[in-house]
Amino acid sequence: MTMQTEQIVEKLKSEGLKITPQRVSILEAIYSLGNHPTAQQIIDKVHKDYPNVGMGTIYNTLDIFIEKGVISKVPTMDDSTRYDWRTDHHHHLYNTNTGEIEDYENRELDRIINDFFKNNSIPSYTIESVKLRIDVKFHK
Amino acid sequence: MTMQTEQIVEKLKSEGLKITPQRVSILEAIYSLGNHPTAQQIIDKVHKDYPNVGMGTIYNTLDIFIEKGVISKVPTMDDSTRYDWRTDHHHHLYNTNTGEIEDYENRELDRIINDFFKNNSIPSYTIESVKLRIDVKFHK
DNA sequence: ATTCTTGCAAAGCATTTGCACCCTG
DNA sequence: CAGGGTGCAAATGCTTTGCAAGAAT
Repeated sequence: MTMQTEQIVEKLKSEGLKITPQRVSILEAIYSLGNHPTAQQIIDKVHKDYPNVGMGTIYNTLDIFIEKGVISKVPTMDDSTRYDWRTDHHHHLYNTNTGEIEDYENRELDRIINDFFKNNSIPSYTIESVKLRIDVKFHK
Repeated sequence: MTMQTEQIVEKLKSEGLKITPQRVSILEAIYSLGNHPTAQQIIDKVHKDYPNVGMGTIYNTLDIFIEKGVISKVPTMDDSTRYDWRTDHHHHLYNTNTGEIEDYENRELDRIINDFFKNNSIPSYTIESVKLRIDVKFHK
């Protein structure tokens, strides 16, 4: 998961984004934080290295990254947005004990679900994606 | 979906909640609005009949209803919370054209998914629920 | 009576915006 | 050098809170 700065620069360039230290550090922060950080966690992380990056800049940049498909948002019932460094297809485990969100993926499961909807299309709609929200708790 | 006031009163009583005109009207609003309203939509609806119900009261009451399992929250990536009059197991269709959220349910699908996780348990976790987020758009 | 609920207004957060300045390409 | 990016601070929007007054059991 730890990405080199060079790779990050390439990623931004490939989306036609100008390279700035702020953008690189924001994306670096998201990759290094890993598990679905909040905006505040990203801000704190960025500020460790670059204390005077405005939070407006960070919020704006996060929006730009999402628009360009560099990162994604995680659906929650919380008040604050959580971000995901991954943009590829995967599911999420919501730990109801801790509030943490983990990734989950399983090829067979995806095949099963795709098959199901191939045979059970939804009237007047085209399905763009099917993602599972799996609420879990620790075994007692 | 249109519930009689009497049924609403029973519902509240069964959860041990005191009956007040505010609570009844808030729950009535949620039932009549139907499709996953925002707090603001609920406030507007309630205010049509009872213009001087404070929004603080409405937000507090919504929280109480959720705590008691009378209604539920819908996970979104939006900034404002959306509520659901249903608390039973069902999935959601997210219309990417309009932002609307519809219910989706299918017994066979649930059976398939349950079977899958019966045979593919997740280490150290107990699964509480599995809900699908189905992103859809209108056919072109 | 007692305890819970309400209305109102102020406070709290998360996020957005305006604008002058600065930097990348 | 031109256009977009940035810092800062103020503004916005949604939700929560404090408290005195009111209502339900």
